[in-house]
Amino acid sequence: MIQGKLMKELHKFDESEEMYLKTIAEISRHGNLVPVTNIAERLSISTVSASEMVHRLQDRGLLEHTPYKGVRLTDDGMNRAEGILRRHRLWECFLTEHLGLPWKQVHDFACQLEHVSEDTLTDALDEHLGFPSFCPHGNPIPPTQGVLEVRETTPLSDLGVGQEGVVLCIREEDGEILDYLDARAVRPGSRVRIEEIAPYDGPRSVLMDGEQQVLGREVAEHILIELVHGNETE
Amino acid sequence: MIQGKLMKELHKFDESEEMYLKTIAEISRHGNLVPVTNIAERLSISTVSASEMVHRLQDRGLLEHTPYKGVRLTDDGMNRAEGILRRHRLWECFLTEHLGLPWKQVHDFACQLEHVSEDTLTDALDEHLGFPSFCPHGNPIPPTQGVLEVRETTPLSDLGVGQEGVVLCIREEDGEILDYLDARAVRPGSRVRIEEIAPYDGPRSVLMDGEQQVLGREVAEHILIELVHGNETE
DNA sequence: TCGTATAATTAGGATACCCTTATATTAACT
DNA sequence: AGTTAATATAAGGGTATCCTAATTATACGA
Ligand SMILES: [Mn+2]
Ligand SMILES: [Mn+2]
Ligand SMILES: [Mn+2]
Ligand SMILES: [Mn+2]
Repeated sequence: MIQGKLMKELHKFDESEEMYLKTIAEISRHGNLVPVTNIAERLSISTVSASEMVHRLQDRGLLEHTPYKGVRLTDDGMNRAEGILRRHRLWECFLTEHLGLPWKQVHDFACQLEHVSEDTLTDALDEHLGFPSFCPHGNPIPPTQGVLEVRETTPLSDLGVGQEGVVLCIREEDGEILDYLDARAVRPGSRVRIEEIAPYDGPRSVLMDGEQQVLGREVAEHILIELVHGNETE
Repeated sequence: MIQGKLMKELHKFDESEEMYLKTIAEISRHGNLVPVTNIAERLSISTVSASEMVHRLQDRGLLEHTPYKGVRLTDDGMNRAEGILRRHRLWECFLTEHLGLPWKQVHDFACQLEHVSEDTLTDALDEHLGFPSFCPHGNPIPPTQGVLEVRETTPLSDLGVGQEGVVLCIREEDGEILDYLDARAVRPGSRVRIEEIAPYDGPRSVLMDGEQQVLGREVAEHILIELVHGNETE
């Protein structure tokens, strides 16, 4: 029983746990159930392992699993998850603004740092950064207390031809997609207009900050937009 | 065999390994053999476990173990260790100068951050800090390439009554001792003078930056001094 | 209602660390 | 040379996380 304590202190072992919680929070949209399969997929882990872990997390009171339906974070779980997202996004701000690193690295590094940032450190960092509200990818930084700002957004994939908007954020960040989008000028603040949608709900041709870009539907789902003026041409 | 790769990526598991290497490097004085017992002690780990790990590290070519004598890092091992010390001390600079955290926290946080800092990140941090040469505790920051600056130092415990000097650094840092010394104005740059040494090589009464302090011999061994003028009263 | 695709579980392993309690070895001092 | 204290090994366990392959259970659309 003593081993547990020492192990815990030496290699603070909740990294796995934290990644599960964060992932679930990121995937879940307004309180929907998250299928265990999705979790496994995003963590590149077998569904068996994910399932095991889900049980453990349930035992620890961090989530509730409805078999064949999915998983929902408890209040405890959600708090933990928001803490992690907070650290992740604060680090991203630091890495971007102060160290000048590129998006993909910023995200990947933050994904490691998020697991080794106690509150004192996180708060000091927050202050040092001037209490930012959003990460470089436009996602809101959960405050120590209080509720996350909610903004009205539409996935780019839902826009019709002719519709215009401004990129607010990229959701469900991961190294891959960030890199890809960064190279295509898709950033918070970019002005976008749908020029054409290929048949079968296919790739979108868009004008992104004046430049012509083509984005697949899947990718477009991760780009959240604030509509500009409701000029629905189609 | 696939598991290994995934595990490695998910929870970069060399924290233990890194702590061993760093610890060995810190303890060892100019290439001396480091007893396995000392390693175990500093890591708060059983000697059996330390011994096991030493074997593993030997197999990985990071050190050489001479039974009943001790351990010495190979060139590879030393490089790894210096990399870790570099990250540790750079983070310490950041946490001190930019976040204004106190010594103990600075050290403890750095001990976690040191394990999640790839080269790109470390180098960017280094640049951001203006390429500092020493950590807040006065220890040299290993450069990416080249050799560590070596300075002529004497442990405070070796000074006689009447001798004076300036604190250069505190070696074998750990949270405990740093906290203790910080509270007693023992910092790099502090002017010190031995006023009295209790019988049996006991506690020293010293004038530290003008203030009277008492420091046990054990603690004094960790305070490295640059002698000022060789006025050996005793 | 029935079948099938999806989700969950069972079974059997692997790895990296860590522990305690013996039991050898050896260095070193008398 | 002999004894002893320090070191090293052996033996038997434990935990958390992950894997594959095979086997159930269930939801849901036809
Ligand atoms: Mn992470
Ligand atoms: Mn982000
Ligand atoms: Mn450490
Ligand atoms: Mn230091």
